[in-house]
Amino acid sequence: MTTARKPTSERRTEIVSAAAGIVADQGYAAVGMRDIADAIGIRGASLYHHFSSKEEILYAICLTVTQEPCEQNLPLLDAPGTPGERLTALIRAHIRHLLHRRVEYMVGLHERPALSPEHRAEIDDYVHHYNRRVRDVLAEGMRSGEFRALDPGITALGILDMLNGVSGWIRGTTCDDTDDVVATYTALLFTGLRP
Amino acid sequence: MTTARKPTSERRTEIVSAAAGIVADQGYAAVGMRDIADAIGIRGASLYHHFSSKEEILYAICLTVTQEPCEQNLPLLDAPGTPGERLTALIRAHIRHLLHRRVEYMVGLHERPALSPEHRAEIDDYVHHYNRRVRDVLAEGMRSGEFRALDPGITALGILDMLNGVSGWIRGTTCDDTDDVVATYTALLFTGLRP
DNA sequence: GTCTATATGGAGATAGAC
DNA sequence: GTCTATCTCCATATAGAC
Repeated sequence: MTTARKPTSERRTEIVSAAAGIVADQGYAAVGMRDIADAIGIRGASLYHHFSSKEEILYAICLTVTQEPCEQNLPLLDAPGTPGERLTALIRAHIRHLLHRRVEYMVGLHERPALSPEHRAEIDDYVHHYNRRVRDVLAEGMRSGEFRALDPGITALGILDMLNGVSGWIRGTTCDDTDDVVATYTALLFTGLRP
Repeated sequence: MTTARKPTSERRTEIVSAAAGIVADQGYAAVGMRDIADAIGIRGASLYHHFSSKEEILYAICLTVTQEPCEQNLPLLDAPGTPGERLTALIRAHIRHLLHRRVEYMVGLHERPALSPEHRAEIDDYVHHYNRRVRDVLAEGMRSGEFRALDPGITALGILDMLNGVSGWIRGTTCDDTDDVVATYTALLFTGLRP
């Protein structure tokens, strides 16, 4: 029986998942390469076979919560339907993706200052693009009269902060949890507190 | 002329403010005591005359964004008026306090894992108390029929995430900025997107 | 209240064997 | 692909003079 090994690609995924969990708990700078290595049962030095630095691991985490939503959720805004219908679809997809990658969101939302300037700029671009697309669908609905006239930029930021904040307090990630949050948030956002 | 000195209490405030600004930018663990000291023109060792550890500085920052809102904003929920009126007053006070202590909010919202277990528990208590009071006023309004029936716990968390998220993107802190955000958020929350 | 000097520990990262 | 061993640097915190 030879030494236990894993293929590189599989190990990369494993490292990113483990790192996301620990960093979400303790903060990026407080977590050492040794902590990440311990979590998956290898030595700290072995991590450098898969990532050239600690920051590259953080970058990978941030990509999954910025690039992925852009590619998977934003096409829903181009589908047929009114702005309200398309925004509803986006909200559900956003919450689903967020619950699927909960710890990665916690890290990606709060540890961006620790990225290198180049990576930081790329991640910020994804975030700004996502925000802009939400703002645009809001503005479209306001022009058509489906939505009331509000500041579309502030409204977009408020909605996204509300959605992303879920990563900070949700416990389970069952379908019931997802549905509860989506139902409450869409009712609140579209119809408001007043009956 | 003797050596330049400052009274302890004034220095403490100065240290906390400087630390909040730097930590909001770079993250708690990435900031050294020397960085904080440099920002106010003293040596790193001198900080230990005012705070016994780096964590004590973080604790002071967290208190200003948890204890202060509990003491200053929550009484508005006990004032005369309907739940809707009282919630409106709280939202405005919350945003005002947040813009007044913007960097402290950024730190207090994201760096709580770095606190000692005892301090962490105390800060979390303030947060939970604040959340509960918001949830209670929502539940009261739902019972009286002023608000529609939604999950009050999820609704409270969603509203507070939306409010606190402002610290992450607001630029200026003029009265106009405050009023814009308050007006948009109250319209969105109370009446919703649909006209 | 602030300083200089320093103790002590732990971090990220590398070299080279297996 | 993972290991052991190690380099180098910088962090928090302390001691004691001024």
